[in-house]
Amino acid sequence: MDALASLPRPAEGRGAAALAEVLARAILSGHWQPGDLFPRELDLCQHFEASRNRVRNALGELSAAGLIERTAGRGTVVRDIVDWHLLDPQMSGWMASLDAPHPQLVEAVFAFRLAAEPYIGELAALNASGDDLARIERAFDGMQETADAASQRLAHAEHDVAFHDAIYRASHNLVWRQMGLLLRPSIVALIQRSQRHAGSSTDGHTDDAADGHARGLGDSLERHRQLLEAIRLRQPEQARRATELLLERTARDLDKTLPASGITTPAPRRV
Amino acid sequence: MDALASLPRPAEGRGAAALAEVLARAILSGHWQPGDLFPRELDLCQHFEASRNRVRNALGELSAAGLIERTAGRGTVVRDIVDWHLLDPQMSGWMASLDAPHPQLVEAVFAFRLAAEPYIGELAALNASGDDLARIERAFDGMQETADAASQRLAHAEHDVAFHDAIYRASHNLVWRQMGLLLRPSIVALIQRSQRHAGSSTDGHTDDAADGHARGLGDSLERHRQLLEAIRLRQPEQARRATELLLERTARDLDKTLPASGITTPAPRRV
DNA sequence: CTATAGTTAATGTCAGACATTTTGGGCAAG
DNA sequence: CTTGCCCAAAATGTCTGACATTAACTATAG
Repeated sequence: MDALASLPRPAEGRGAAALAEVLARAILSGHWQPGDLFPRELDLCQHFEASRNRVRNALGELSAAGLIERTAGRGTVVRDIVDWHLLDPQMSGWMASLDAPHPQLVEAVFAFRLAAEPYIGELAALNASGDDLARIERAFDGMQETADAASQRLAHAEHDVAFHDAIYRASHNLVWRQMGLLLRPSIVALIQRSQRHAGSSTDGHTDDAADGHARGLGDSLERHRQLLEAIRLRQPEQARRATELLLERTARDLDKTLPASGITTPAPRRV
Repeated sequence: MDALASLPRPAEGRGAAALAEVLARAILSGHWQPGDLFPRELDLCQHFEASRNRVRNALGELSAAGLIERTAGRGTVVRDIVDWHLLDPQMSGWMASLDAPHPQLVEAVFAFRLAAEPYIGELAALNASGDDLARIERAFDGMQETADAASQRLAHAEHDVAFHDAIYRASHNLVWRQMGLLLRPSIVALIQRSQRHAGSSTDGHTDDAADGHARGLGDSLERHRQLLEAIRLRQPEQARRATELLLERTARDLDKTLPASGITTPAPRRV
């Protein structure tokens, strides 16, 4: 079968980046199996009406992200999901714009957050500077302003991502900081799930999913506030606890069951 | 000043990858300050006797790694260290081949290992498959065989990296697994430090650095063995403890002071 | 002094040819 | 029938030269 035929042209932009995004989304959607041969350069040129140079640049981006492997003479093959560079920021961007990210991926990312974020919250409480705090507060204010209208859910998700990313940054560790982008796909998945729930019941009565969502959102906001407050007051213990409660709330929204206990971090040090 | 003049040509290989490595190492060595203008494409073509196409491909790799930022009309600027994609596998390769990696980087990576690896050890003890165990054992055997001769230190380091990477893989979590490559620069830095120590005293007496290194290496090997054993026997608690002891040993070799306590992980769950 | 059009210099793209690597088939010697 | 070699096909990698696009600077009219 010609797997190429069903691929859309880049919606906007005539650059290599736009082309790369289309191809990346196709791979991330499972359009090819790992090990499958990817279309040849010339076929891509023909289908997308692009020069070989642009196609090659796009393929170069995919290769840098670990999505494909190219070898002269043999061709281009799609790599297995375990070889993808999940922590490449570009991957986060591609995944966030996806309708249905790999469940395996959402699972892995959330497991990571569950283990790491309480500790990162502690680090943030110990190390957050004034700039960090300002960034976190700005994101929180944005979440508050976009909490009411259902039409602003995407904007709300962006502020949510910014909130957590700011906390990663506040850890003041180069490695942990890099992982802040990881949660964008996770949070976007959450939003889309709640949107689907809300869309499935439109009667607007008291106990429907939409109201449940609204109530859950208020609760979530309150838990964010407590985490922010703990970081401001330099209380690592409470920041850890607040993060755990926040993740518990998120887990419920994702219909996940929590493990018996999370990670505890007695005494990280200030850097 | 012409910062280009002092850059060497690629030692081997005439491809874009070789060129990218030379440029990446220069940036990682602090050859430019963040915000500095990077040489123009045509200058690079002239200096390296390369076509513009190859130069552009090399610059594309650097851009994908977050080392530089390119904008049409303005030029290419070197990005700040906090924007580098430390978790890009290609970065690990470049950093590992470096004489003196950024101290700030080694610091951050080790702080991360200190916090995360005990937990990862637990995960590995819970989830390691037969293949995982075989991989870990193979790496351990390699470490044993190369433990005696000083000439095999590089090989020993490779097996050391493989050992820890295998444990990351055994966590069976897509995210944690990705971070296995992070420790390559860290371990290489350790090796080079011990090599420097050994080189500074050549009398060969009882208490000199070389003997200290040999004794330390035997001790390190034993701690690796205990971690391997804990993983094999599916004992998460002991795996965590063994990892902590191993990191303590590593910290001593890096002349670092340990924080009062590491991270503890009561009950991660099996995936 | 300001707004605007032109100039310059850098990166981005296009087009075609050639180089290199891998794979497979044909064919002859054993 | 198997083995070894050579050659051709197919794919990616590279070279070259031209043009397109973008961003900063400059001069100039108002």
